[in-house]
Amino acid sequence: MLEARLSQAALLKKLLDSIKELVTDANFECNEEGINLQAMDNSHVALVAVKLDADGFAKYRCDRAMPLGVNLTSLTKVLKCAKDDDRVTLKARDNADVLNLLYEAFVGDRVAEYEMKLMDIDADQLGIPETDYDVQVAMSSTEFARICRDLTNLGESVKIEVNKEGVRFTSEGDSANGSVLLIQTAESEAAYKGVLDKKKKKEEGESSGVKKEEGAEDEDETMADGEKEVEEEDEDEDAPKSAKKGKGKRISKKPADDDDDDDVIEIKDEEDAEKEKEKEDDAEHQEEEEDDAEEEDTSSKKRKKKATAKNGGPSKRAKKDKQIDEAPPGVYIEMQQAVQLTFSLKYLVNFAKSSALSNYVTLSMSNEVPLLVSYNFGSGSISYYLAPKIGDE
Amino acid sequence: MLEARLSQAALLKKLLDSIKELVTDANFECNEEGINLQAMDNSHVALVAVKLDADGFAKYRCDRAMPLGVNLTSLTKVLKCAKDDDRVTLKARDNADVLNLLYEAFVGDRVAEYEMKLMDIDADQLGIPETDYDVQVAMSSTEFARICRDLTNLGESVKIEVNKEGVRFTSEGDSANGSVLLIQTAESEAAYKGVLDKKKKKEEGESSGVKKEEGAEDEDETMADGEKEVEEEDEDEDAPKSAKKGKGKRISKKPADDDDDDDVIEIKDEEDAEKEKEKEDDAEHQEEEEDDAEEEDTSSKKRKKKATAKNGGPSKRAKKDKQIDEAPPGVYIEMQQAVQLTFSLKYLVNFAKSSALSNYVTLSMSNEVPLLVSYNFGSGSISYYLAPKIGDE
DNA sequence: GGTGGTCTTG
DNA sequence: CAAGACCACC
Repeated sequence: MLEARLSQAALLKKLLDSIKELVTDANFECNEEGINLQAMDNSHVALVAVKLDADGFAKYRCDRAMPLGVNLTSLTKVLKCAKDDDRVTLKARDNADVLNLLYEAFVGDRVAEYEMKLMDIDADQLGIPETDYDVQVAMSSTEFARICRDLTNLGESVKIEVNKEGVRFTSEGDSANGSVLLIQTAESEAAYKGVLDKKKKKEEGESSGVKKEEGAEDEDETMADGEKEVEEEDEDEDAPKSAKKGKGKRISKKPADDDDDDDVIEIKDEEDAEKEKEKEDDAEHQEEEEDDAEEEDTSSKKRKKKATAKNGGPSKRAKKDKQIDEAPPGVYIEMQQAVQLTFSLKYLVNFAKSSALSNYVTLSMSNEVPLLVSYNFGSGSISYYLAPKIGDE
Repeated sequence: MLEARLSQAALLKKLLDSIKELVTDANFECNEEGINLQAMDNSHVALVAVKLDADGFAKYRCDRAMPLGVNLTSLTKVLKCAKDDDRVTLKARDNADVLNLLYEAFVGDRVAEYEMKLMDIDADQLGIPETDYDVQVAMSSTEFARICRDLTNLGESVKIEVNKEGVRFTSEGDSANGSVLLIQTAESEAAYKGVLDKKKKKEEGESSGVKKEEGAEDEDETMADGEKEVEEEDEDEDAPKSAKKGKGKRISKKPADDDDDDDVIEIKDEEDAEKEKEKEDDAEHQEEEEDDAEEEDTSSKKRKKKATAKNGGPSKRAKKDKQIDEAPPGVYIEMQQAVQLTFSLKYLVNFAKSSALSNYVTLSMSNEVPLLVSYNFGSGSISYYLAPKIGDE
């Protein structure tokens, strides 16, 4: 039998809000380590994987592995009946055809019980490849959501390009094209570094069958190669072109209107692009210094605010050690090799609903391989996989 | 003529928001005691009764009783033109076919005048049974709304069971069943006790001074037997039993099924209807005069007096008069006998819109008898009646 | 919680 | 065809 208690219904509610439009039926695979859900989306294009660690529950007991076939629409309805801060207990007998949900109000004079029918669902437990991705990007989840939403207004798909400087999201539509560039800065690096490390460790821990705590706890070490470089840049004098300049830089362009060669979209050769970028950045620097003098740091000017990066004082530095409570702008990138892939925005927008679950998101990519979009909340994670578009589809 | 001024348009706005979906046309029956509205809902299943006490108005004058036939959709539109804190004055001449509304801004630099067409509406002043219910439940109005909304996601109807421990709301649906239990606690009891007491007293006061019962149609027989018993439990010595009794009629669930001539809806002959109305009015006057004679005060004051009369203890007194500002969880129950009834959730959800008007709601039930859902705001009340479902319908 | 968009209904 | 009700986004 299963008995699992969450101290806050909000988590489950958010989870279901995240996936209910993508998947209508799925098995909750319960075992002693926790609850997992894995399903293709309704159109069999994307894959969703949810993981809830046993130790993320206030109480967890699952005597033996059991799949609970759940209609997510129904479950969503039932969860709507819980208040965010209700304590929720899930109960199912072995081989049960119902799932019982018990909601206890934070103040104890209200108890609600629900009983939801279960169903048999063909367990298409697709194995998910433990890929080593060429790039991993950590960034603000709301920023990612915003970008996807913005670009979805223009076109159907987005091209994601990752190189050492940052990540560029580009969409081309009939009436307009758009491109958003997120730059890796000392600030964003500091903020997100631990995230990728932790995530990596966690994954390792899991894949090796170990309990995840161990991996999760030692965040301090694991340094990928790229990481060290960046780290040095952090306070270096030698003015490394890239990471330093744009603290929280977010550049939007309309490539279509830009015929200059600094339009990276048009550039096929990565190296050239790199160089061009440098030039560009230098120029910006000068401009920015001027700007700083006159401009305050309002949101509308955020894009231009790069220059403030230079003044990145100790206060910003402090962010490094801090938990990611509010996710800073910018990105953190770990990469072996530059990557450029194109995805359907429709799905990404859908994935991005999970930003309610975490302040940051990680995008993992290798060329020709499905994108992994992953949100980690303390006690579990939700991952989405989406195959890239090939050619002009 | 009528001239009635409310210091806050918000009240009227909320009132109309509450009922406009249920009823599209209704008579505002104005007389010197205030304004009453009573109507079956559009599908003739539920009954709505609104009462605005004369002394709830900043200024109130109504020379003689007059019904104002109002299209609630129009009135809602007109009221949308008022700001919440505008002072609103309603004006109508005798036999007028328009209602004038004057909005004066809280700060005196804005005056708006509206004139709305009135219409003739067959006055189906159905008598409402002055039932003494087997149970009365007081609870947070938002909690009630929440429960109804929640359960409506699961099924069409809700079973309400009341016993001494608390109230249970249960709904069964195709994919899930749900049940919410609210417990009576010391806290909730303390908070709501005064509410029910006050309400009870108020109802008595009303029934002794109001009209609409004279037509007392042959439905007196529907008075529940339990009524008298209950009455005695009332600690009040001077309880005007005579007034209480026989005034009530029961709601006819489907007027179409009622062949009695008292159902004005069915009357085709306008003149006859007219005459009946007159007779009614006369009767009303007489009754009222009598009442006034014995209880030399305005009806609303009567109520207050009585309410205060009942409770000796000053501590109780304090509680009683205390407004319930934020309604605590839990319920307060007064009961003679356990009750279990089933209702259509659709209507309850609709009723629950009135939670904007009061922080608490009272549910009054007897087996086999229409539920009364009642919201009391300081200067009046809104009551809904809904017949229970019988059997498996 | 408010608003806009979509779908259903009269 | 229009209005209201419902659902998703902000």
